[in-house]
Order: sequence, then C-alpha cells, then structure tokens
Amino acid sequence: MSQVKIRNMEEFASVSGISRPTVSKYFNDPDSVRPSTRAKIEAALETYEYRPNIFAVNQNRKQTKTVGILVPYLADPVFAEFARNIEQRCVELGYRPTIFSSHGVQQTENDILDNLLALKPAGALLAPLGRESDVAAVRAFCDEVPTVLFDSNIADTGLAFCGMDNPQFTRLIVEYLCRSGQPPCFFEMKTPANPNARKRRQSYLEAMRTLGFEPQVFSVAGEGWHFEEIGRQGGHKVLTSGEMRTNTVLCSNDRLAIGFITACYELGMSVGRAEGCAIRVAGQDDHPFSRYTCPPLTTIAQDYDTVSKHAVATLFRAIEGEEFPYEVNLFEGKLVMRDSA
Amino acid sequence: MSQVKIRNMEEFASVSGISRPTVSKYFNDPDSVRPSTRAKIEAALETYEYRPNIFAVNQNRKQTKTVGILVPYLADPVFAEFARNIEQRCVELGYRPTIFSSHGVQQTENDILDNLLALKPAGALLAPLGRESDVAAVRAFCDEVPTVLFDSNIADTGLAFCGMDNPQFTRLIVEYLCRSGQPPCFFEMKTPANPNARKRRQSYLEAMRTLGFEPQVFSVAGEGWHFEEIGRQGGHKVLTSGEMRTNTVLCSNDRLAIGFITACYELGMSVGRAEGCAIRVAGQDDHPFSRYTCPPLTTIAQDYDTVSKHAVATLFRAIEGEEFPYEVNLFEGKLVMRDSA
DNA sequence: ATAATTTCTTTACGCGCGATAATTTATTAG
DNA sequence: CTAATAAATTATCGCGCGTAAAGAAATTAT
Repeated sequence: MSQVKIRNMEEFASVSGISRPTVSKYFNDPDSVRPSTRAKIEAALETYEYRPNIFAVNQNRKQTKTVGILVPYLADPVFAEFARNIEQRCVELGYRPTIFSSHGVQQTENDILDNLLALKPAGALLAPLGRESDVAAVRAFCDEVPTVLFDSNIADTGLAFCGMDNPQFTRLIVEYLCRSGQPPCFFEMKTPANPNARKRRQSYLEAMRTLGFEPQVFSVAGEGWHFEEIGRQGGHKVLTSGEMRTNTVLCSNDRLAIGFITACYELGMSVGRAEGCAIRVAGQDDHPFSRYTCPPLTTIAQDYDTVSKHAVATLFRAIEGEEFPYEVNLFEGKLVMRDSA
Repeated sequence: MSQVKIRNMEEFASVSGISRPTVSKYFNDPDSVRPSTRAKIEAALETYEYRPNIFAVNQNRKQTKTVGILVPYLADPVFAEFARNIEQRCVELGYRPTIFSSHGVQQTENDILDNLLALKPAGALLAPLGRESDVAAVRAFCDEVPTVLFDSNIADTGLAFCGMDNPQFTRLIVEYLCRSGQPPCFFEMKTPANPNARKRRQSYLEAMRTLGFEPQVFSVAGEGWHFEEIGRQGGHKVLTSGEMRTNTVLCSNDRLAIGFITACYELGMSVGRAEGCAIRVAGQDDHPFSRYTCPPLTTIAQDYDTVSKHAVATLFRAIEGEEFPYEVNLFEGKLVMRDSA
C-alpha cells in the first residue's frame, strides 16, 4: 500500500494508467470494461487507497445505491429482526441500506419519508405504521421511489406487499386450541396500530363460527407500542371481570400475550396446557422472546426470512427494470407448540 | 404552494428575490442573514418547494450534518433503546443520525466504520462490539471522526466514554441480595462479548469479599448474542449440577437472567423472594422485558437516558469546537426491586 | 492481411452548491 | 445628514464525478 494519497478519480486514473472516464465506467460496473483494463485498475486499487467520493457520485447519477428501510418501531424485536434480515440481503446485492424507525409517530414517519426522498434511493422497503400512517404521504413517496411494503399493508400502494396470511395464521391456532381444549376467547387492543390486528380479529370470528363455537372478544384500552404493559393491565381487567367463558385466551400478538401471562402470574393463575393449570394463553408472531416466557408461549411463527426474502426480491426485480402488476404476497405461518397452550 | 418546480438554489434565489450566496448562507444558518431577508426567503419557502440538494451540500462542505450511530446488536432491545434515544437527541440538534448495527460480527463493524468514514460525518457515537472489536480499526476511525464511545469501552479511544459504573452496579445488588437472603452466586458467560461482563464478575468477587462471603462463579459456555438461550442451557447445567451452594443467583445481565428463569421453570423450580420459593434470580441492566418475566425480574436499572444524554452532549461539545481531555463518565444504576429476588 | 467491431482516450461540459473577493446597497451611529 | 458599519450582490472559481462526442487504438471476424 503506497503512502501517496489519492485525492480524486483523476489522480487514481493516472496512477492506474487508465483514463478517467474508463475508470468511472469501471466503478459503475466492473464488467463493463475489458478484462485487461479491469485488471490494471484492480492492481492499482491494491496499491493505492481510493474510493469514489460518494457524494459526487450520488449527485451525478440519477439513481443511487441507497435502499431505505423503514419500520414502525425498531425497539420491537420483531421489527429489529426484519430490519436486520432485509439489511443483510441488500448489502449482499451491493446496495447501501439505511434503517429508519418511525417510533410509532406519524410525523416521524412522514419526516423520514421526506428525508429519504432527498437521498434519491434506488428503492425502499417500508413497514408502515398502519392506522397511524398518513396514507397520502406514503402513496406520494411510493410514486417517486420504487417501494415494496411489508408487514402492514396499505392497499394498492407501492409495487407490492409482502406479509402474513392473517386468516391462515389465526385459523390454524384457533383450530389447534379448539381441538386441544376449550375454544379460545380473543384478547386484543381496542384501537390497534397495526392492520394485521384487525384482520386477526376478523379471522378469529370466522374460524370460531366455522367450527361452531361462540366467539368472545376482549378489546382492551391502550394506545401506543407498549404492548406488554397493555397486555398486562388489560389482562388484569379481563381476568378479574369474571366475564371469561373459557379457560383459553388467544392474544392478537405475542407481545400482548407476554403481558397477559405476567398478569396471570400476578393474579396467581397458573398458565399452561398441563393438567391443573388454570388458563391457557397463546400468541401470534413467534416473537424472539416467546421461547423464554414462563411457560414458553405457544404461538404461530411468522417466517421473517421468507417475507424479507420475497420483499427484497420483488423490489430488485423492479429496480432492475422489470415491470409487473401490483402484487400481494401472503405467507403462511407455522404452529409452534410450546407449553402455554 | 406554486406548481413551479424549483430545480436548484439559483432558481429558488431568483423567485425569493435574494441572491444565491445569501440564500446559501441562510440554509447554512438562518440567523446569519438579516431578519428582513430571512423573512423573504421563508416566504418563498412557503410558496415554492425547495430543499438544497443534500449531495451537493455534503460534497462542498467540509463537515456534513451526518452523525453515525453504531450499536453491536440492534435486535437487543437494550441497544435499540440506546439507538432510539441517541437518534432523537441528534435530530433535535439539527443533525441527521444514521443507525448501524454490527450484528455481533467484527467484519461488519469494520465495514460499517469504513462506509461511515466515507460519509464524512460530523461525529459518531459508537458502542463497540467489545471483545470482538478490531481495536486498531476503531482507533483509526476515531482519529478521523470525532467519536464518543458508549456502553462498551475501549481504553483511551475516541473523545470520551459514557457508560455504566459496573462496580457500583454489582456492589449495589450484591449488597441487597446479601441482606435480604442468602449471598448470591454469579452466573455469566465464559467468554462474554462485552467488557462490562468482565468488570461485573470482578466487582461481584470484590463485593462478596468485602461483605465477608465466599463467592461462587458459574461461567457457562456459549458464543454470540443469543444470551437468553445461553442462559437457559447454562441454567439447566448449573441447576442440575448440584454445585450451587446458595439459593440466590446474580446473572451478569438481564438477558441471561431471562433464560435462567426459563430454565428454572422447565426444572419445576419456583423463582422469587416469596416464602416457599426455591430460588432467587437477579439480573443487571433493566432490560425492557424484565418487567414482564414471571416473576418480574429484580435488577439494576441502567439509566439509558442519562448515558445517551451525556454521550450526545459530549460529542457536540467537540463538534462545536471545544477541546477537552479524554473523559470517562460512569453512571450509577438504581436498584429495581421486583419479585424474582 | 484487411475490414468490422469493440474499447479506450481525449476533450469538454454539466451537476448543484460552497466559498471568496470586489463592489454595491442598506442600516446604524454620531 | 454624513460617516461608519453591516449586509447583500455580482462574478467567478472549485469540488469530484457522470456523461457525451469524436477520434485513436486494440481486438475480433472475415
């Protein structure tokens, strides 16, 4: 490694013995130059430290190598896992992903979309806030940037949506709960942030009716993204109300279930499918922490990997110029039987 | 809002009736122009949509408004919380934070530092991987960019370090455990990624000796960042080994404790400080989920807010030109008494 | 070998803005 | 009202690179 500092592409071109426009072509696509010149450039790259100035590159190219990743709440391990997974795939494809979190706030989501737009990204992968989203703002963004939505759908927005097959999710676990014990009641937030929650409620009702059982829904108060606390406090209310007509609770998602189990503990109720337990609790999502609740949580596993993979693949089809109609890709979940139900 | 699209600062200057250099000055610092011209510019800003091209700005300014935030593992809610907190503070100060995660991998950490360098950030806030970090690479980065380290310290690197006062943390909870029941043994990973873990072990030994008790340390195998699973499997080994000379376990951190409690559950051992419980378990960090374990976890609360605040404040002192010697700022934790110990 | 084709070089311009110097205009002090 | 000061204007350059056109050189095909 030479001590000579290369200041720009001009200098690098001269030490590599290739003209600047050709070097520029090389950095744009190494395969676009003759193998012999490519070798020369890469030899120089071994000797001298040089990388094109990213700001100059991005200013002049119409399309950057940036990919925006936006999740509604990064402190939720479900979304941290999505972000990590998607990020890695983008890196592998030679792009520069940037992760943003709306922190559950519409204004923040809008600000991020606005800032992201200024970065002229090649594409974006968005998990919108859901109910809190400014639909017009998200649509406006999608009109400018190739975008794939995931997790939380906004109809006909962006190139495609990749998410869960909520009816399948809920039907699967409702059927399991019904055949292994008492039919479940449904525990949810009254005004859920995420549209998946509404679909799951719907799917619960349908599944119960199909199976010939009377559904019972508990919608508890609570705003924001502190689901565990909402689940805990709501759990206390429901459990002490005496209104539960069953010993089995299906929670709208795992984080609510985690809080609900805490409530059970605090009320001295034993949770589990084992004999002698007072109550069975199940969740939906397979949250990373669900394996470690006491008892471990029975739930439906969302396949982060498949959803991420498909979302990224769809985006890059578009980035690489393919045209295709709007898609909705829903993926099935798998039952994860643990001890809580 | 006019329909005329403003393409650059030149055009915006002309529609606002102000010369381009003055407009440029305004965007650099709105207070640097006369109030009357500022008003004119802001009036135009109401009518026309224009924002300076961020790439052109960053190319020409020696210093950008970017701030890099790097954490070792974003899927760990402790770091998600840090990242969120720091991010928000930077936004409030008018900067553009960008969050990165090393995902526990040295090469990733190095790549991120490398990429970050190319973004000419005004500063960076790094929580290094710890044992896995390439110290030379981190130091090299710190030589180029004003950097404050947090959470995990690398001696004499960067402008300052902000983190926990591990001796105080551990002493506090050891004292509590000793006066409220049997003195604790210490449960940790054999080769912890994070240097805090080593200090906590040390501090445990000292605290126990000071109090006149015989320490006992269990170092369990396990690599990586899946602490809950390591805690669970290690917990099984320790609990079934018959080597524990006490009914109280202090875990090196909350995530290990969460896994340990799961192991207790799986072995049918009741956890808690209540009478009749088989074992007491305590953690350290006040992980966001610790409130929801069964029983809720007694732990030492790390003050994310204060650490973040201090780290950001220190960085911006440097960004704004102040010179000061290398600092180490350690913050005390508070005992959070819940039911597990 | 010659022609056809591909690739490279040279030259030149443009992107959008920061920065500077010299000049003009507006504001404030006396 | 004039001088002193502050602020805005005009003009001009530079940043580092993308890109286009025209011609030279190297490669491939015939």
